[in-house]
Amino acid sequence: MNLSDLQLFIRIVETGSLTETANQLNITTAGVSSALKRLEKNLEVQLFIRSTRQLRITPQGEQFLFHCRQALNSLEQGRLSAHQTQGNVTGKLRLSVSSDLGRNTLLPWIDELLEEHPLLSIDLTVGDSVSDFFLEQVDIALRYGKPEDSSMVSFKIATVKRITCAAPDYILEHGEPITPEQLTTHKCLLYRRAGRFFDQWHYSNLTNTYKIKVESNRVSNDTDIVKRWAVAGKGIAYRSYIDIYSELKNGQLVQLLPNYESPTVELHLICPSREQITPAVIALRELLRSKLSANVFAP
Amino acid sequence: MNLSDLQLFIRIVETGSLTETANQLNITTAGVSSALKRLEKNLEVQLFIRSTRQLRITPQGEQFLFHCRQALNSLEQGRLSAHQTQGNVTGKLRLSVSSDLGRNTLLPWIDELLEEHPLLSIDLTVGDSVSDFFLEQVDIALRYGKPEDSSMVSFKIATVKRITCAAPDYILEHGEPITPEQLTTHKCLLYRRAGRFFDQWHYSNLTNTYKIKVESNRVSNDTDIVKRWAVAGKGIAYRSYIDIYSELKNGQLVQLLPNYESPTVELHLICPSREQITPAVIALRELLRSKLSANVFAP
DNA sequence: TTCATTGTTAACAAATATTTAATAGTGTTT
DNA sequence: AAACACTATTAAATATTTGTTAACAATGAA
Repeated sequence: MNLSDLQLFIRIVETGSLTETANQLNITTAGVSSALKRLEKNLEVQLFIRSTRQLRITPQGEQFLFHCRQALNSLEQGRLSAHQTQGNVTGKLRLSVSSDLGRNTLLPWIDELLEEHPLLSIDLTVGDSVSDFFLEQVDIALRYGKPEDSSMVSFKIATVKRITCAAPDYILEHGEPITPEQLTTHKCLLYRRAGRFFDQWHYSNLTNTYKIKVESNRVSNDTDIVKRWAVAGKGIAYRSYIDIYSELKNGQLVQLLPNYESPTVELHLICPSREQITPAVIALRELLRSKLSANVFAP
Repeated sequence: MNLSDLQLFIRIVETGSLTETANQLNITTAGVSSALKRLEKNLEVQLFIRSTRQLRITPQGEQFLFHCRQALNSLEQGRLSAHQTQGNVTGKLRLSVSSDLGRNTLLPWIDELLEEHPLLSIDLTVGDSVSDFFLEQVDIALRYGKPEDSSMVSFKIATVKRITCAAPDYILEHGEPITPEQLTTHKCLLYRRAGRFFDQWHYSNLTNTYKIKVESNRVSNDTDIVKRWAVAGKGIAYRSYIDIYSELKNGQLVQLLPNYESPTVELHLICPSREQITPAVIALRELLRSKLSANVFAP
């Protein structure tokens, strides 16, 4: 099947005449006739009832017309959006990220992005509340987990592990838990979002899976605060690897239960709609992907 | 641009390799390569970043991919629905029509339809309430006016005039109104739908337009009953031409105010969704159109 | 009936796509 | 580090598709 035949078909419907269509497209009537025949043969459907003096569309043709127009529309949209994507990275990018990711990991990367694209400006909303995304005027959000709302477009950036960790001082004072069950006797640092406490910590090794409900005397809805508590030796935290990467590296935090795996989470870049995927969004996505696929954050 | 190139593009994305794509489609790698180049040149967009050993899609390509898939989908849908439309007219057609149209004009036409298509059966819901359409299990409805709900698919069947009419006996007894204003002193027969009284009758001639609020001692929500009252000489009715065509012809009713035009109404065949446009629906639509374009009902 | 116009058909010319075969590049392996 | 194996590209040759020309058939209007 041929695209130009489809455009021709639509023209024929619009003009209601093969000759007129031929004139408009600067081809011969014979060409139009054979192209139409070709299309009909391919579809195995008669699109028009023709006499030598008039042309009228069949119900089948009418039916096809609708989808045909739709298809050509999509294609035009595709052409435009592909073009737009390769356009210049300019304007203001309003980005929402969780507090920890935003304040620490992301900041240097954003510097890089702005250096590379001098015409781009950033408006960064830092916060863990999901509602930010709807309430604040934001173009994209970087969040753990897929969006529940299927109307949104999301790009998977990376798959990251969760790490159980604490400050060396804390371990010296309270001892190191060797099995997940021992966590219940420790002070754990909890994150809360939308009123929900994340106090179920999951583990598995070759033989078993564990779902531990931990106890806590410190809870916050700010991931950065949870990390600061951990660094200050206030208890044990259960965070994604990206968030505590540098602290693990410089020794402020150490990993606990290294023989147990915790479920991974996916980091997603979420866009309210396909129209808002601007060149700037793509640039950010590519930057994040390159940074996070550099294997630094996937131990 | 070429459709097969689009399918090829999608294949390349899926396989992630030109060679593998070539194998699957039984063409040479060189062919795939040049086809891809052709597409990229046409779009003026680079779809893949290629090295001699690997292939990865560009953000632009990714962007285009979405719309490309969508377009090919539409086209496949078009092919299917065109095919389906030319299929056999079978099954049960559940049709809802206004009471008058259903009881009189439509009945012989439906006989014709069933005769022509022996495998078709009809389930006819007669009633003037719009809610029938939603409450009853109905495939299509024949109604005056366009549907407000834009999610529905509607086919315009005909444009019909409204006629003011009465029985000859009534005119003998009460006199014939010569101007629209004189209607206010007559007994008018009203139609009511969804609690709304249709007591505003509209007229125009070369110089003026008139909007007359008529008085009535007989109101019904059934259009057929309104017509029966008119035939029985109980008052003046304001109906669409189709509804009273036969009574005008055989003299049971006569047209009043022939020098004044009343606004036309469009008769629509309404379908809840595009999926329900079956061959039977198309057959009915074509029948109605042929019957109503026979100029019998557009004086 | 005649006439002008419209769509069709067949042979042909032009444009386009595909293959063949040779070439160059890159990630992997030894 | 060098050879290898596989991948994509390119150019010329070939095959296919598409459009043109020209003669023809059909139909609605005068």
